[in-house]
Amino acid sequence: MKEKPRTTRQLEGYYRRLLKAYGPQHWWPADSRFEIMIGAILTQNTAWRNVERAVANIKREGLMTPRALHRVSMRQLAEMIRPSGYFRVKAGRIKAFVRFLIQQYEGDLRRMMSEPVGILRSKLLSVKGIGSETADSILLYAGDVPVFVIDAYTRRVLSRHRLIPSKVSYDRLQRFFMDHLQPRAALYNEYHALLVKVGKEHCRPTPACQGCPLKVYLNGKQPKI
DNA sequence: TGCCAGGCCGGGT
DNA sequence: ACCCGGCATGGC
Repeated sequence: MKEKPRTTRQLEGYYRRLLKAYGPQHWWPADSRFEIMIGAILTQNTAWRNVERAVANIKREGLMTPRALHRVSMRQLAEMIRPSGYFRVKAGRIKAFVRFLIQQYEGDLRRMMSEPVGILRSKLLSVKGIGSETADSILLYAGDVPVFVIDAYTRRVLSRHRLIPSKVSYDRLQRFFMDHLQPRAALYNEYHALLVKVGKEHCRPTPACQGCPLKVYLNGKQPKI
C-alpha cells in the first residue's frame, strides 16, 4: 500500500474538519430534481434567500415542471422570478433550458441523466445561460454525478489558505479536487456545501478568522496545481 | 449609503 | 487566453 499524496491528505483534512464543525448540510434543498436545476440557474450570483422566493412563486402557480415553464409566457415567468434578480436574463435562461430538455429528452430528466456524462456536460454548456458551475451543479446535485462544483467561495477559501494561486481557471481547480479525491457524489456534494458554509461564516470579503474551523491550516506553503 | 450574494455572456485586447 | 461592463433584487 502506497501512501496518499500530501495534497490528498490535506484536502481530506479540510473536509474532516469542516464536517466535524458543521455536520451534513443536506444540499440541495428542493422537492424535486427539476427544482434543483431551476434553482441552479436562479442562484447565479444571487443570495439563496432570494432564490427561495422565486422558487416559491413558481410552485405556488403549479408551474415547476419542464412543460409548464415551456408554456408560460416570458412576461409571467420573469415576474415570478423577479426576487432572484437579473430576472429578465434568468427568464430567458430558464426558457432556453426547458426548451433544451423538451427538444433533446422530451422533458424526461431520466433520459437526460442516462446520457454519458461528458456528452451531457458539453450539451448543458451549449445552452445559453448555463456555464461551468451551473452545469456541474445540475449534474452533481440533481443527478448524483461525481463532478466537483467550483464557486467563488471555493476559490476564496483555498487561495486564502495558499492551497492554490488566486487566479486559477474553473477547469484546473476542478481537476485539482478530482485528481486528489475519490469520485464519490456524496463526498463532492457535502464538500462543496461545507466550503460555502465556512465561506459564509468566516471567509467573507473581510475575513473573520476568529473561530474558523480551518484556521489551523493557514500556512505559507503554496503547492503547484 | 454602499457592498455583497452558491455566474454568465458578448465584445474587446 | 484573459479582462470588462452589464444584468437586478434584497439584506445588512
